[in-house]
Amino acid sequence: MAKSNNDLIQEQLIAARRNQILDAATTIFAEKGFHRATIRDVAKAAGIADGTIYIYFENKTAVLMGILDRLNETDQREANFEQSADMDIDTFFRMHLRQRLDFIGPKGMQVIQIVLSEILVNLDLRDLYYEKIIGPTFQLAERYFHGWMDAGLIRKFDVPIMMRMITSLVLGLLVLRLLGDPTIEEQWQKLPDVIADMVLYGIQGEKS
Amino acid sequence: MAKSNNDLIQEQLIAARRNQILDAATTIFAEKGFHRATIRDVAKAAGIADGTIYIYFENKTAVLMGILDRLNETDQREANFEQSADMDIDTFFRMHLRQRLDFIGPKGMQVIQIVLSEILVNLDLRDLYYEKIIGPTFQLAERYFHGWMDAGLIRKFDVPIMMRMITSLVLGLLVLRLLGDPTIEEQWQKLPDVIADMVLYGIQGEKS
Amino acid sequence: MAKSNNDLIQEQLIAARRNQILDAATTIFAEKGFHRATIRDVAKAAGIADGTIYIYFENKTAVLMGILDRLNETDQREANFEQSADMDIDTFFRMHLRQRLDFIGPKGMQVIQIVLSEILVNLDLRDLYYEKIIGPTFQLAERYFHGWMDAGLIRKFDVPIMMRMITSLVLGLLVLRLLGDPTIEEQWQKLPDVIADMVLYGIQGEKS
Amino acid sequence: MAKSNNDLIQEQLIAARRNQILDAATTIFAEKGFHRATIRDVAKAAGIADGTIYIYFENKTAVLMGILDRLNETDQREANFEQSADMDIDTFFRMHLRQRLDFIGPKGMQVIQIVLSEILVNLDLRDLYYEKIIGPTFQLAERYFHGWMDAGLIRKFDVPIMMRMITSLVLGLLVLRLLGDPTIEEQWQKLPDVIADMVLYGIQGEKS
DNA sequence: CATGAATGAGGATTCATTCAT
DNA sequence: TATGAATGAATCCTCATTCAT
Repeated sequence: MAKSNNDLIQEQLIAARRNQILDAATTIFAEKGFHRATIRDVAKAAGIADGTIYIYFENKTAVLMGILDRLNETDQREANFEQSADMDIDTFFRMHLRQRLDFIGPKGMQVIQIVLSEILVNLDLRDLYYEKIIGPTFQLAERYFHGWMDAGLIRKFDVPIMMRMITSLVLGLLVLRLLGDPTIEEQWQKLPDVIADMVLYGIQGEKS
Repeated sequence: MAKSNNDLIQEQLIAARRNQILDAATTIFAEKGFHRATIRDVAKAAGIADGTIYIYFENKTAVLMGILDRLNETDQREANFEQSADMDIDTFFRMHLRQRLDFIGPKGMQVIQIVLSEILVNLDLRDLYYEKIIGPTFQLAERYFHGWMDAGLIRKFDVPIMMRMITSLVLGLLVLRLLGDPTIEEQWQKLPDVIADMVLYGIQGEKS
Repeated sequence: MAKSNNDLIQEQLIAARRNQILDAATTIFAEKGFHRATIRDVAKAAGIADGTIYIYFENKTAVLMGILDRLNETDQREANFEQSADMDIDTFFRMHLRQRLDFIGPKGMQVIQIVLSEILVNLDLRDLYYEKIIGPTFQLAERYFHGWMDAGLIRKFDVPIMMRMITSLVLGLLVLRLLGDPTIEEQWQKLPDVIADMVLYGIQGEKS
Repeated sequence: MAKSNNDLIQEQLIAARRNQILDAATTIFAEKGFHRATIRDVAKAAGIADGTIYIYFENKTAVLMGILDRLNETDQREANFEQSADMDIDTFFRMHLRQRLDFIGPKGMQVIQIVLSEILVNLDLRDLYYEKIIGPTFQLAERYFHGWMDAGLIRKFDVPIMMRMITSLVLGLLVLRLLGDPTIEEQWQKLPDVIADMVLYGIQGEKS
């Protein structure tokens, strides 16, 4: 028991140190980019020595992967379309968008910034990420859309494409914000409603 | 006169060499990323010596800027909303989207890949780019939307946000394609119509 | 008295630990070489923690010196030409060689490997070793050879050189074995006789 | 033709630079040992920049291999037992030994020092070296000994072992000299005769 | 202009050593 | 004593940039 207890504490210490490093790395990588950032930068930001990082991560790339892994975990935890059962689409949509966008805090934006920047020019990472995150998410979402469509709640559409368009809309807004667009930043809170509005009714539709 | 003639030829030669280098750099940067790619890689791809690049560009960053500048020029050339006068919005929209998306050839995708990747983690570049490209484009577009709205062709909306959503939709689709989504790639030709359809009528709207 | 007793036990414990470390170090150093081997390698092989080594040895070099010191001690213990009094040279020679070669077990080979490798490129160690081991051994041996020569048992020769040649022969055979020569390894048991035969009679001499 | 000429000059320049680096490395490696010596040390000794070494050698290990390769080439050039046809063994032996020992200049000693030191604790290098140098040399020599033995010029002996003993004698003397034995160093010029004398007649044999 | 050898600053990584527990 | 996490100096190697030819 005593040993198991010690092991547990050990694990927690290790996890804490890893998180400490990943937090620092996230900030630094987002600021300077993965390549311009040095291990020393990260170490300094984490308040530890250069070498210490290599106790917890095999190399610089492994730190990046660590950031990506944390994103995965969070994403998995978030992927809950469950509560949709008894809402109308409009409500569900707004709620879901609000959840997603609210959830992405400043730290989340940094992570997206880093990951996206690197994924765009790193084939291995791209494939890995698509397989582990994007693909599964689409598969999950697809089922919901089919359900709604079969129920006649939304008009007939090519589901995979429709889904991708909605995703793209959100993704594009994220990118636009990352590019520093002030309008998006100011209106961030209103976006869920606006997005839902547009997605559901288009720019010509009645409502609003 | 002879000299002026020579100068002209000179200029063309220089422009040709610069483009040769930028073409090579675009391919290489897209493949490996700006930082992982070496000047030697680019020189080899361009079929010239390392040092030659420094005759045409001050440094590696200047090559990146060169790629960005060519994007600007092309963009400027494309920014023609002019012919909208006598079309209905639906037609105009589809046409405009088709133009934009068609125009982005494989080379264009590479450029976006490079620029986006770097812009995300380079504050200077980001500001520069926003000022020179994104900002002006929005300003231009804004006028058109106001025109349509005043004419009652589209419903009342917060124009800056609406515009940004449409832009985000296209931007997001580009990113999704760059991330390797096969569905988007296969359906690329159909996108202008699908986008227009969704933007105009939403997923609940009538039409098809 | 009790304290003295404890001290004794203490000393033995310390000696045991030191030997445990030196044994591990010998194996590891022989495998990877002194420089490629890390303290962690040695600690792991000894089944202890990195830091523990520094309780028993000042630094990595001191571990190497420890190995060398054990070699010295063994060598000193072995340097017994004493029993020569009543044998003829032939018998004495074979016996002495057999003793020396037999004595060098696998562990001994490893030690020679390590020490020789390092001595060759470490001036301080070289001088130290020459002073403490090689020089004294030659001085001791020289007396015997002079005795035999004066007694007419061997022909007139430049004693220091002759001695060095015999030593070189044995040393050379050790090195050749360390270099992995399979013939030497297979015939190791026969070497004392063959060496004696050649040293005493040459390759042209009568006998066998 | 002009091109072929340029290529030739290029090759010579490259070879010259490589040799310049290898010369410097030989001195430095012999002084400090391969591992203690830094690339900077070698570069400084060669009067060039650190990075330049990497134009001519893939990495530090490749420099070591370059030294080893030059040794090989020299060795191959030296392996001429040819002129033995018309001499008696005694003369041939002395001549051959003189050739070998004379040939090993100060540079040669350094090379042996480096190579031996590293080979002793580097399995890969050891195998490589045995295959490429030691093995072939023994095979070549074996034929000569068999010839002499069949002709009755030397007494019956286990040829592989005899050869190895003679080799060991020379090798051992080299090592002893490398270990700093002053006697060996002073008498180096006389060694061929003394060795031949002992090898041929033993320490008990007649002659002198 | 074009070349590509040379440069050397910069950065990732290793590992001997220390020290709080 | 024993531990092993933390340290940071040391070193290999890369690559943007220069410049003599």
